[in-house]
Formats: sequence, C-alpha cells, structure tokens
Amino acid sequence: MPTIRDVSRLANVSVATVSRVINANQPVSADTKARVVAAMAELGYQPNSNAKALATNRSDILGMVLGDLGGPFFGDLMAQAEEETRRLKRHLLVTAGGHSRDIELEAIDFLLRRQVDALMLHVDSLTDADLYELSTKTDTPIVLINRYVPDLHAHCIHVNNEVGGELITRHLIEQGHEAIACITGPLYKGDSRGRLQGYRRALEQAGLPYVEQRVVESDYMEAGGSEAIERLLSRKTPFTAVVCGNDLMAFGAIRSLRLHGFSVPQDIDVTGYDDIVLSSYVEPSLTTIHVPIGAMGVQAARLAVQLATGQRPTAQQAFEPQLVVRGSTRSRSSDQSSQPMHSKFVQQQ
Amino acid sequence: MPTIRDVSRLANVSVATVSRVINANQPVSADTKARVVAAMAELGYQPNSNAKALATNRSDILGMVLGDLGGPFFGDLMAQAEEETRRLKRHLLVTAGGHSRDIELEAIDFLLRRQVDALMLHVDSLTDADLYELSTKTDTPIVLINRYVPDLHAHCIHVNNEVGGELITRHLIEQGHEAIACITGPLYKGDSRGRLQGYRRALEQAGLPYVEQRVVESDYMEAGGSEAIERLLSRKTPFTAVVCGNDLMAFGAIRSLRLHGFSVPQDIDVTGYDDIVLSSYVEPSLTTIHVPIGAMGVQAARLAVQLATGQRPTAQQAFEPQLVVRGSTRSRSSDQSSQPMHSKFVQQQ
DNA sequence: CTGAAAGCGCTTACAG
DNA sequence: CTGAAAGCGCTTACAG
Repeated sequence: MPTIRDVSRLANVSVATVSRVINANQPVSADTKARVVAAMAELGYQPNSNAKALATNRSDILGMVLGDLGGPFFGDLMAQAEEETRRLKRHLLVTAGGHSRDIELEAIDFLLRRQVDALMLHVDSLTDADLYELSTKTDTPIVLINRYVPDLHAHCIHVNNEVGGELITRHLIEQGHEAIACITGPLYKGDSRGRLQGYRRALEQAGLPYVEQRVVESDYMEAGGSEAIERLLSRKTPFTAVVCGNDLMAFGAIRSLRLHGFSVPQDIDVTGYDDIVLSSYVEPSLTTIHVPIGAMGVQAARLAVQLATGQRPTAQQAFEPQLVVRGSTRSRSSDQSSQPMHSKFVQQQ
Repeated sequence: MPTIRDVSRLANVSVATVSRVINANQPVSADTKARVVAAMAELGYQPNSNAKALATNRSDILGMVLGDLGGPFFGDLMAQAEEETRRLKRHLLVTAGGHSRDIELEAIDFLLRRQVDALMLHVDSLTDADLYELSTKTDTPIVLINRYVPDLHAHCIHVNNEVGGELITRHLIEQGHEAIACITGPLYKGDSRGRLQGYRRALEQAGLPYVEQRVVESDYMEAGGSEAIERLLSRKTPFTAVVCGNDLMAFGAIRSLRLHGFSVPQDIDVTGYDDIVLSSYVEPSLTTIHVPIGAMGVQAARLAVQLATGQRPTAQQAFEPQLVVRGSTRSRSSDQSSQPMHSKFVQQQ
C-alpha cells in the first residue's frame, strides 16, 4: 500500500502539499496539483483513514447500533439512514446489539473506540438510565431512534405511541366494538406502556370501561401472541376484537384464534402495530399502525451530523403514527358484534 | 477522552506496560497489572482503535458491501454474518452498494482505506472483470458472497444456480406441464444465466422442446414480472406454467396473470426463486428455490478470517439450492393442464 | 518484568 | 503557494 510519502517523493513535493491536494482545503498551484494528482493515480494511492482519523480526531463515520439486524424494521431504517449519511458525505458503521444489554454496550464501546462522529441507537435492552449515563460519559453525540427518553429529549427521534394506540383502538370502537382485548409488549418498555395508555384513553373517550381481564402482557413475538390468546380465552371474559402491541403478535393471535374456531375478521377483529412489510401480504391483511421508520432513519442521520458539527439541529424529531386499515378489521353493527363470540365461547367449554 | 498516556501516569508505569496489559500478549507482574487495571477503570479508558490499527496495520474489522440494504436477503445474511464475525472476535462494517457500479466501487474504497482485514462482497453491479482486477490491486483478502467468479474460485461462497433452475423446472414437469414459460433476470448476470441454463436442461432431460417464444428477460423486480407476463401473453404461444427468476418477479407475474383472468395455480402454475420471507405468507404461497443465504453469510465470515490470518481455508464454499413446494403449483393430469389456458387465450382476443 | 524510543500515515500550525 | 516538524495514540523491537 503506497503512503502519502510515496506520493510526495514521486511528485517531488512535501507530504504537506499532498495532504493539501487530497483535502482541497488550502491553495495549491495548478501544476503542483497536477503532478500530485498524477502521482496518486500512478501509485493507486488511497489515504489511510485510520491515520487521518487519528490526526484529526474525527472519522466521518456515523455509528449505528440496531437491536436486531434481522428485525422487520431493519432494512428500511438502515437503507434510508445509509442513503442520507452518504448524502451528508459520511459513512455508516452498523453493528448489531443482539437484543442483549451486554452486547449493546459492547457495540457502543466498539463504535466509541472507533471515534465515530456520532452514535445512532435503535436499542431495546438498554434502560433509559443506561442511555442517560452513557450520554454523560462521552462527548460523542448520541441520537436515539424510535425511542423517547425525557432526559435526552433533544437527542430523540420518536413517534407518539400513545396516539398510535389510541388511533387503532378508536378505529375498532368505530367499527362497533365494545369488548376489546389488548395484548401488550413487555411493560418495562416505554413504547409498550405508551400504546397501552393510548388504548385506555380511547376506551375512556368512548365511555367504555377498562377491564383488566381483557389485558395481557406479552413479548412482541409471534408465539407470544398465540399464547396470549390462550390466556385471554381461558379468562372467560368475552371480547370481539384484539389490539396487539405489534404485528408479529397479531399474526400469532390470529393463528391461535383460528385454532379455536374463530374467523378473523368475521368473528373477531385483530389489529397490529408497526406495519411491517408482511402485514400487507398476509391473509387477511392486517389493520395496523404505520411507523415511519425510514423517514426517522433519515432524520436521525441529519440530527447526528448536526450535533457532531455543532450546527443548530433542524432535523424533524417527532413523528406521527398513521392508521392503516386493511382486512383484519371490518365494520359491523353493535348487535352482531358480540353474538358469534359468545356462542363460540359457550360451545368451547 | 483519556489516552494510554494518562493511564500510564496514573498507574506510574510506562505506556508500553499499559499496552501490555491491554493486549495481554506479554508478561506483566501481578501488582503492576492491578495498578494499571485500576487506573483504566478510574479514567474510564477506552483504547483508540484508529491508533491501534495504524500501529498494527490491522483493524479486526471485516468489511461487507451489500447491493441493497433493503433487499430481501439482507437481514438474514447480515444477521448471521455479524454473529459469526463476533464469534471470531472481529467486527463487521457494512456498507450499501446501492446497486450502482460507482457506489459499489466507492464503498469498497472506503473499506480499503479503513484497513479492513478482509472484504466480503455481495454485489451485483460489478462485473467479474471488475472483481478480478480488484483482487489484483489489493492484498486485502476478498470473499464473494452468493456469486461464482471462475478466476476467483477460492474466494467464492456460492450456490449452484443451474441445479436450482433445473430442480424447479423439473418439479413443474413432474406436475404434468409441458408448456413452461420462463421469465429470467438480466442475462448479463451469471445467476440469471445459470437458472435459465437449468431450465433448459430440465426440458431437455424430459424430452421437451426449448421454445424461444416462451422465454423473456426481465429485471428481478416485481413490476418487471408483471410486464414480462404481458409480453408472454402477447406472443400468443400458450403456456401452463411460468418459471420466474426470483420471487419478486413471481409476485408480479401472479398479479398480472390474475388481471388477465387466470387463477394461480388453477389455470397456471408459477414458481419463484430465493425463498424470501414473504413467499411463505402470500396467497397462494410460492413454490420456490431456497437459497441458504444465512449459512452462506456465516461461511463468508469464516473464510474471510481464514484468508486474512493465513489459515488454511476450511469454510464451506459450495451450497446446494433446495426445492420448496408450496401453493402456487399443483399436481394435474396432462390433459387438464392446457385446456383452460387455451380457452382463456382465445377468449381474450 | 519494565522502560525509552522509533514508527505507523496522516494533518496542521508555523515559517518563509 | 510550499516545506519542515510536531503531534495524534497506539505497538513493538531493543535494552536492561
């Protein structure tokens, strides 16, 4: 690998001059520049980024840690963030957090050691306290994607989960439902709590009671959704619709309901949350809440660069969830709504 | 950010000694070590990876460039490769190639400048010649994922496309089809040609003629699959099944066939290739060829590290495609097979 | 077992 | 416009 020294010798200039033509940040006479450019081409010279980063204390790299590289959000988020990063003349270094606190911390350390200009985190195992502590320990700017931590308000790209939970629940109420079950994600997570809160608020606004027997906590996984339905059915408190904390759990819920002889949406409506790609393809297609994760990725990159360069942040930080109505919910009159449910409940016993 | 100097001062030792306890590659007395460890902890010291890479000329990073971060393969490939990389005590740096030759080259340059220990490429815009030239220009080891370049035989993790094309075509023949259309990917790509070759071989083995009118080249996109069906139908050469070069084109083909009044698989069978996640969820679920992309990612990481460290390569390089039969194909007797097709063809005119 | 010092390949004041 | 030199934070022979 040729170095800047080799280029300088071949072009008969100092390494300082070569550096100047590489970075085009200081005046260089036309013919010296030509000689240097020719020498670089002849040698196939590539500047060593590590040396540059060491000398300048910046890397032009934005580091991103993702909970799960295989996750449904992942492609969209990463593709959009990458594109924006490229537009901003930076590069994206992505690492997996493996849904484990230790791995997430290790991934962050790795990026920090690499002198990334900023950190973009889409993590779910670190607590709010972990994140806050991290922010005090490093002066590398941090951006949180799809997460809201009050103490790090200026660093969050977030979407209002309460509104999302409210939107989807209200949609069911408008379809004529009064007995709506709810399968939440793990309640130690803020977004699970937010969605549940939205569910409660929609019920309240409609004058419907909040019935604990209809609410069950699960794990955001497909199997968890199936299992949650088992628990709900065993409680013998009838319901005609199920609000699920994410799409995956909705898939599991539908499967489990079918096993018990219920049709979706003929007998019971089911909704998801996230709007992953699959959700528009499954049968029935899923009514859900669209989370603009790609757009959030773009703004995360913008905010990261703005924070890293000391510019005034102009990136959009708050996003609104959007209701997407599909085949898993359908309009029905109120008297139809609970009838088939009750009869099947009885016939199961 | 504290440096090794700060640690050495606090622990009252030389920086060389600190370096030795960090890397644990040379003997250090127990109590010096304890002092150093304590000092590092007290300062929250993190070694600067760029400085280390500069000094050692290795980065412990495996660079990966992916044609398309949003692509269907992506999650699985990356998640598995990342996990294996971590197991091998390295890190993964991923960059998007954006399906453009310039961006792919730029991405590779970026990684090379970063002194990655090896390059793992899943690219589709660079030609075999580009890749070969690249391999001669750098001594950073290169691994090609899901691609076979004869001149770089020892660097490829590949799957036999010809066998895949043959498997899926033979499956259709066994279902009783004799008039099988074929929608290929871009024929400048080796895998498109391989799959087409497999299609031809299966026909040949069954004593069926290869009819040019039934073969059309497309672009591996869903819309391309739709458009390809239009072209096939306009040629007025009947067919009862369509072999598509990938799953996405199969989705487009099915949509287009439906628009023309054909049911899949009642009137026409359709097959895909790749077995992306969606394919088992769509209605009808897609008969396709499974490409073990996750396993290939694991072996790519292994091969990359083996090449980088001069170990004898033991990674598995050749993979076999697998037929996955689902709902988009069905057994039929030969006389049923072309009847409805012909009648609908006529009724369309 | 430990330290002093050179070197990795850049950048950037400082002079001229 | 250009060069000499110090410095970025590490590692690693070389001595002892």
